[in-house]
Amino acid sequence: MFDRLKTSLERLLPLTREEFVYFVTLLTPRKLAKHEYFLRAGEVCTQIAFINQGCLRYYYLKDGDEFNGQFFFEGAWIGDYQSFLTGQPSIQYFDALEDAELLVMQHTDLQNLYAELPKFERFGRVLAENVVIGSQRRTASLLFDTPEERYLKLIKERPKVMERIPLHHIASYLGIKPESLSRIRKRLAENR
Amino acid sequence: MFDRLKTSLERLLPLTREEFVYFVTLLTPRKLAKHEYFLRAGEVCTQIAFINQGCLRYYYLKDGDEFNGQFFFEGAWIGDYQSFLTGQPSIQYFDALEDAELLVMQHTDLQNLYAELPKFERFGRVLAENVVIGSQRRTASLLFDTPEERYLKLIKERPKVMERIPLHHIASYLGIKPESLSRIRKRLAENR
DNA sequence: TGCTTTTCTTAACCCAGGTTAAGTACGTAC
DNA sequence: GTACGTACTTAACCTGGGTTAAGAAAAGCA
Repeated sequence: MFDRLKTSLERLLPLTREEFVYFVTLLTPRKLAKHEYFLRAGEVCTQIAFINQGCLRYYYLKDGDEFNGQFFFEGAWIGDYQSFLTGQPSIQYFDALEDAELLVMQHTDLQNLYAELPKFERFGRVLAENVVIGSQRRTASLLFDTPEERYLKLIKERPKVMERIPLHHIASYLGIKPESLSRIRKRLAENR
Repeated sequence: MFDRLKTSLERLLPLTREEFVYFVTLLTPRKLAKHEYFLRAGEVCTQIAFINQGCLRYYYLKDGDEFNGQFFFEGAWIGDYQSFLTGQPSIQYFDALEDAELLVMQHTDLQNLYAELPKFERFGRVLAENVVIGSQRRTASLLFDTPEERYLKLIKERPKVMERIPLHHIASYLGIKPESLSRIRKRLAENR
């Protein structure tokens, strides 16, 4: 149940057995069926979750269209930073793209953890830092790569996404419509 | 010299006089003339800096074209997170758009600070968290706003950018060419 | 002051992605 | 097995940003 979490945590900071156990007592397991929501826009994000199994995404809704922000797999932490940190309503939807098992931590418990064991501030810092790196890479790619280049990078750098995520979701992640992704795929197939 | 820094730090965490003084001893003032570089792509980012006066940007270079990632003004901290944290060479250029005064902190000094005064882990965490929020907002906007919408939001939300940054840099920040920004501005002027 | 450089705009043409609409393939529930 | 929904593709037409080239306006600077 907690093997994956342990491996993941230990990469961030060394923990004694007691500290890990304490951390685990703050977590609540939760199952999500495919298409079920972890968070909806308009709600305040009061919890973060470790993905023990399955796959989730977050997306934005604008004029009735979904825009995929990111895909998450086993070992990732999810939550809307903006909302979680500021207490403002989220503008993101998190839902499961496959049946999923989560380990959920409440905002208040995390704040208490920071207060009681300041060592875990490092956990929070490193987590945030990793999100920064990912988010900046994504921004850069949206800024100066063409959709075709983004598609090729995705194939190369995140094969798991290509294997487990439907193409129309990938199109949305790339910032284009499914029809355009089909066009790009055709173009690439012909020019090989 | 350190007034702005003090105000800025105190918003993150309460400090004793001694702690603040200690923090300040880790900082080195540095002046940058307009167009001078704080960091170039290919270098490892071994320092972060507080902007005491002036304005900087970071940009990416692709096929000879500059793509503005972000603009920074007084009170902001700058540095390439990706490079600073991983020790990998940066792919960003930081340069001054106006003459600037910085307060520079070395990577090793920051790490020592974390070790000696764990309380400052919070400083690092909150800083990273704020960067996450900014970066995710930018990603979202690039993903689902049109260039025209991004331009209108910029006028509304960051008037300082409009006042102090040349339009061709703003175009690059919006993900379009200067000619297209001119077109958008004309369109908006006519349709009012 | 006059000269150069930078900044900004305009216009004509091109093209990748959006839109609309239709069709195919596959899975699954009944 | 059939019917339905989901996923994916194709094609015709449209549109907004890119490209190229030129010129106007403002800012530096000698």
